[in-house]
Amino acid sequence: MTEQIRPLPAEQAEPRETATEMSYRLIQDMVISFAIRPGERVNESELSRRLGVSRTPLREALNRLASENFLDFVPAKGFFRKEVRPKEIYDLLELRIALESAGARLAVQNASDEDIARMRTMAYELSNIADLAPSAIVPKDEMFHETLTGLSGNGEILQTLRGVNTRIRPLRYLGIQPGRIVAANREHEEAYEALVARDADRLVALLVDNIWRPRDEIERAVRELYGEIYVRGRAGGL
Amino acid sequence: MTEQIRPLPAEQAEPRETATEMSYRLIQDMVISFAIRPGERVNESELSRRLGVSRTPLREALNRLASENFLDFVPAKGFFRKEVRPKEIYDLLELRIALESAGARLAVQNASDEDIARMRTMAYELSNIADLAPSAIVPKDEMFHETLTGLSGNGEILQTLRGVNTRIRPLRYLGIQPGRIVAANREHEEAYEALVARDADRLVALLVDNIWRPRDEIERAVRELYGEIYVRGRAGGL
DNA sequence: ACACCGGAAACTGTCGACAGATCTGCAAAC
DNA sequence: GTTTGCAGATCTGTCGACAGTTTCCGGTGT
Repeated sequence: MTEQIRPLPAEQAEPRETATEMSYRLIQDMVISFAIRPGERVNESELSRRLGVSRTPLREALNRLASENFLDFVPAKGFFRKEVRPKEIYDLLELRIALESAGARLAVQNASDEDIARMRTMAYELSNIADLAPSAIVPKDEMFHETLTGLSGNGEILQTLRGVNTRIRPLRYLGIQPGRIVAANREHEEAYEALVARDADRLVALLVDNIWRPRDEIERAVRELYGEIYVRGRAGGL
Repeated sequence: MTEQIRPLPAEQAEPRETATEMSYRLIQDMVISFAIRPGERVNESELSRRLGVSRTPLREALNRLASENFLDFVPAKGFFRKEVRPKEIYDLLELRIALESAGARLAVQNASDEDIARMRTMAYELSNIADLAPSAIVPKDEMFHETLTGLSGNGEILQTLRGVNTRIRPLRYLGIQPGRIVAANREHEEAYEALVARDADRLVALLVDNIWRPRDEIERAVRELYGEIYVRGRAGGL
């Protein structure tokens, strides 16, 4: 290729990542990886020092994360990582079912045969990774579900699902049990076949099973996380 | 009223509204009321002057609104009110159906008879307001749907629905046609009856009808809003 | 031992300022 | 007449600072 004089297509001129965006990304990672623990207060001064930015962009990132329900915000007190309550996890799983079910029915109705064919690789790839670490499986599993939901053509459902998946991601890492992975992955194959056959009811049934099954594992994980403390019966509230 | 010495019950010490929260509320109102028009850029300096706050809390509010999809954010360019695309409205209506359907089924399963009885007034109140202005009807209609969804006991579904409703609220004001209101309100009565009878399938069917019907009205409203311009066939994108 | 109180320390909420990027409009060149 | 280039004006991104709260801690009184 010859020398380019013009700076670049100009449109996509490598928009240098802003301090707010970097903070957003890093803090979200800290939440997902439990580097900030449930209930913990976020010390703005200390965190801004660690990230090498001032408090202004840091707080902009914190506000975004709060409105996306990763953090709680209490005026004059600050930002806190949300507690992990079993009730909230259940609610998120139910929401995920609602989103993926609706998405799947729309996908059966709207997706082209070419779009569907493109998922084949992904579906079968998920059959042969049962011995990989959760950190390798979870992203692929999420990708499968999100791609399927994306075939609905409905960007709002997809975006909402992405938010839900990000919020339950830390629990998924804790909740995965080797024994269950094989079954879950078989279901991905079956789901793909149901999609090819445009069998919406069967597709939805498979997705519901696939999403609901980890429920017990997740409850166990939450209990371990809190050292049995949460059993005090609180299920309501924030 | 006599002089109060004690500041207040202390617990609920009237947490004075913060500049960020006030900005958030006012800007959201400006979006809903079209005081900021689709595609329009938000001038931070001017807006901060008008709201009487500095740019710091203003930008925190803008970041929240951006992550809730009321605004688009382009680095180094600023915040813009989102364009109103028919495709996005359709997607939001489909999402609303997914959320309310799931919520309704859970409500049939979880709600106590007392909870349901408490909705009676609301359902029948909606039968006798067909001649009121949209500004009076829309909140009551939203309240009915959100209360019903709340009976599911699932806070995540409810919160997501609230966000969706807020985003389509400006369109609902534009999209209401007197003729349709009567039918919609009869459906509220019928929905209530279906809930009492714990007939999930019928309840969901009624809700779907109720949500989908305004579709054409909304398309008309969007076309008027854009003066026929949007017909150029763009349906994808942002 | 324990509850209460007061001052110091730490932290949040907000501001004004500045640097760099972007936009605007005019003038020169073709 | 249209395009190009440039300089001034405008706007965003980020910073450090300050005021008002909240939290912490030790002392005091019972």
